[in-house]
Order: sequence, then structure tokens, then C-alpha cells
Amino acid sequence: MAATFPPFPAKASPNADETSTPAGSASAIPTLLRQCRSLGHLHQAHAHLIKAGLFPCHPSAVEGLLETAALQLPGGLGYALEAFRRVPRPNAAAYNVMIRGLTSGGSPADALALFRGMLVASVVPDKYTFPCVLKACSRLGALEQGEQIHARVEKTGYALQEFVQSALIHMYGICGKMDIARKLFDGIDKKGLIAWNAMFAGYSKNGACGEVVDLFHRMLESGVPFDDVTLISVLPACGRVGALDLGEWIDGYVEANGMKHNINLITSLVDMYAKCGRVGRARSLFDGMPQKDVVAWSAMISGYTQSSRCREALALFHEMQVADVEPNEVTMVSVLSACAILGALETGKWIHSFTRRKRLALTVNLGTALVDLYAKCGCIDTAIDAFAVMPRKNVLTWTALIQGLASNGRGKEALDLFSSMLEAKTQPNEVTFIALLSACGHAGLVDEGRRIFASMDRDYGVKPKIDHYGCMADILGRAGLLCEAHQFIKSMPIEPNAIVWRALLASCKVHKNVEVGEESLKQIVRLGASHSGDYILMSNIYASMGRVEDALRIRAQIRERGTEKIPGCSLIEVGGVVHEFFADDSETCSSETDA
DNA sequence: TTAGGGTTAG
Repeated sequence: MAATFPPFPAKASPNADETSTPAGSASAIPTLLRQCRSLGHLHQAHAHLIKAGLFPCHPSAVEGLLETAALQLPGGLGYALEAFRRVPRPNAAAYNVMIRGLTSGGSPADALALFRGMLVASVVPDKYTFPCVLKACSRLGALEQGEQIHARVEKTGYALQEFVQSALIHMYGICGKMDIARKLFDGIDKKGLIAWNAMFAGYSKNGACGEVVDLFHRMLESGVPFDDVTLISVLPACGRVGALDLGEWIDGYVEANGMKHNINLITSLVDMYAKCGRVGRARSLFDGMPQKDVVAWSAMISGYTQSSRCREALALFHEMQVADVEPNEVTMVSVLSACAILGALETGKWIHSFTRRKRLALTVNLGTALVDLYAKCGCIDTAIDAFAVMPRKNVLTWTALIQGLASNGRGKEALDLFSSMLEAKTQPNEVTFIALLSACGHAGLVDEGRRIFASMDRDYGVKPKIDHYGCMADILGRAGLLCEAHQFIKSMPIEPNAIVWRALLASCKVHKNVEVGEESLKQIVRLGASHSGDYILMSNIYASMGRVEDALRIRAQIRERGTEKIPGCSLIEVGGVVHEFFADDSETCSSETDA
């Protein structure tokens, strides 16, 4: 265990300091309502309250009825709204119940409308109102309305109330304003669990995983007790930044404190271990789960896909169906990605029709996974069709198709698609430019390549990284501009890696240039990254120039040094079976992947 | 009566 972590704090026994349910209530109303198990029961109770003269004028009868209908009975929200309309002068508590019901019932916009109605009716919001309406703003991502509510909060005495502060932090974080959330958080003297958890939610939502991990270390230092929800927020961040030591510490804590019954928490551990490359540990935790819901299955399947263990991902999807757990579109995205990596077109097509049969929503992620599947399997026209029917697209969707066109030798169309992407006001990112530059390389579009490379930072604020320099060297080299490519590499502001030099070496083979080829190989060797393929390329360059002795000398060097030979490998699917081939080899492996 | 959470694609 890493020394920087404190020992596990003793966990308070559950409910130790919670007050028990309000005991000995004299009124019969709560008892009556508690017995309601259906809308039919509620209707009877409602009639009883009317007959007894308690509804709609007795506040606790009104609140009780609304709460039971809006929050406790499935499908009772409509009933609650109807009852609410019959209350002549609803008080703040009645509004609060309805605002909560609407927010949790999937109508946060209506919750905000009701809040405005509350203000129009001159009902004064109380300390319970603000967390409820702020939650509605979070759900909607409604920053502007959240800010207005914040201003109103400041005018009341509730700005220092813990739940209100935390709800504000959460709202700003979810709406992408982590700087404001952080300022509010830092301004709290005694930060409670809720405020910390709101911060974790905000950083997670904004993809700031490093911040989540740092903040959790600060929380441990501060001695504030955390809970299962804290850990559920922190674990995915550990996975994404590879903080395996912290993840293992949390695993130990969960074990030591008897928290294994929480399947959401175990799912987070499964995800963390899989993302940190510990797929075996992830699988044993997954296998030990007493119940597995769709999220748990999806986490394990994506764990396999992300670790390039695609056959196991498909096998697990099959097990999931046997276990009769309905997959959702998130599951299908991982399964499709596994098919794309394997080149398992038939299986992928089956998954595609499966998603239609199940009427799964064609979300951006699902649509992108389909585009990528067809493009990677060489069915570029089907990929274009899948792209065309998507109701919404994002930068990843466009990039997947640009990449697909590029690798299927349709570079010009890839560039045209980039123009359409800009017209659609979608900002390209790093990966988009890799796709574009590789399109130029494959299609021999040197000037376009130069133009795109120059525009990256200047027009789109995307700083070229080593991969982009590699693509550019490749474009120049493939076009036979070997000296320019060499100069380009030498003038790079970042140290060229072996991949960059190898691109140049390969071009020297095509265009028969010994001098630049020798220099490239020298650099690869200097970087300690050479393998037999590099020497073979060099040997072939000599041979193509008639320098047989040099060619043989290099071959001898390969044998002497025993330079590792990494066989090329490719996959092909025939009749739902994926066959794996290695270069210069007969087929070595095949397996069923049909789900 | 009030808060917070787990799986997804290039």
C-alpha cells in the first residue's frame, strides 16, 4: 500500500446518528398515505381526506398527498399535478414537492416553470426550494437560469446553507463552469461531504480526471469522511489517469468496510481495473457480483474492448444475452467497436440489425460506432449511409468517416467531407487532422497536406503533435520529396521519434535513396527502437540500387544481432468466423465470433 | 421535504 494514503478510518455503523422516523405522530394522515401502494389506493385516501375536510385546505394533508403521488408512486406525477391545481393557495412545501417530482420525473423545464409560478404567486421560497430548482437547472444544463437563482439565493439568508451551497457548486460544475464552482467551494469554511461530492461530479462531467484524483487526496488529508458516492465518482477518474495505486487502495477500503453489496461501487472498481490494464482483476470482481445490471455488463465488455481483447468482449456479450440482461446503446457501442477492431463485418451487421430490433436510440455514440465499423471493414459506402441517417453528429462522427475515406483510398472525398464538417460548424480536433493528413498521404495530395498542416494551429488552435509531424513527413516522402522530408524532420520543434524516421526510411525504399535511408536507419538505431523490418528495408534499398554486397552485409547483421522480428498480422472474417493471419505464415488461429 | 454516483465511439 502506498505510504501517502492514510489508514482506513473506522466506519461509523450505519444509521448510528440518524434520527429515526418521526415517532408517535398523532395524525392519521401519514399512516393513511403510507399504506397507499397504487394510484387506486391513493384515490381512495384522497376521497377520504376530502370527506374529512382536510383536502385541499389542511397543509399536511396536501403535502402528504402530493408527496405520495409525485415521488412515491410510479406514474403518479400526473395525479399530483391534478391535485396540486385544486389547492387554492399552495404553500412553499407544496411547491417544493411538485418541483422535486417534476425534476426527478424527467421534466426539469416544467419544474423551473413551476418555480416561476411560485414567485408570481408571491410564495416565498425556503431553504428546501433552492436545492430543488438548482437540481432542475443542472439537469437542463441551464446556466443562465442557474445564475438568476444564484442571485436570488444571495438576497436570502440561505447562501450559507450547506445544501444550497452544494447545489450551486453542482449546478456550476455540470454547466461547465468549474472555475466558479471551485471559487464557491474554496469559500466554504467547513466543507461537508455533499460539497466535496458536488466538486467530484463537476470535474468528472468536465473530463478533468486529474483534478478529481488530486481533490480526493486533499479530501483524505482534510479528514472529512467520504462515502460510497465519493468513491463511485473517484474510481472512473483513477481508471482514466491510470492511478492504479489509489484505485487499489479504494478496493482495499471497500473490502475492509463491507461495502461490496453496492453493485454500482463494484462496477466502478471493474471499470477502474480494466482501464488500468488489470483485466483479470476486473473480471474476478465482475464474476463475484451477486447481481449484474446492464451497466456492470457494459463496463466489463468495454474493459475487454479497450484492452484489445475483442473476442472476449464478444463472448461476454453472448453470456449477457444468455443471462437475459437487456443491452442498451452503451453496450452496443463497445460491442461494435470490438467488431470493428476484429474486422468482423458479419457479426457487426448482426449487431446493427439487433439494435434496430431492440429499437435502441440512434445516439451520436452508437451512430459513430456504426460508421467506424463499416469504414474499418472496408464498406465505405455503407459507412456513408450510416453517417447520412444520423440525426446528430459530433467531431468524432465526422472524424470516423474522414478516416474511413482516407484509409479506403478516397482522399479527395475525405477533404470534401472536411469542408462539409466546417460548414456544419463542427470544430476539428487533433484526431481529425491525423485523418486529414493521412488522406493526403494516401492520395498524394502534397500541397493540400502542406496547407492543412499550416492551418492547424493558425486557424483551429490545434497544436501539431508528433503524429502530425509523422504524417507530414510521410506525405513528403511518399511524393518523392525526400530531401524536403528530411529537412522537415530535422527542423521539427519536438524530437522526432522512430515512427517519423521509419516513414522516411520506407519512402527511401520506394524512391531508391540510399543516403537519406542510411541516415534514417542511423536515427532509428540511435533511438534504440530498431527492429528487423528496418534493416530489411535498408537491405532492399541497397539491392534495388544494385549494391548487393551492402544488402548482404545488412542481412548478416540481422542474423548476428538477432533483431526481433515482429510478424505482421491481419484479420479476416469468413462466414462469421474471424481468421488471423501472420505475414509469411499459414493461418494460425481462427475462432467463432458470431454472437 | 433538500445533495451526490457506475458503462459509450474517432
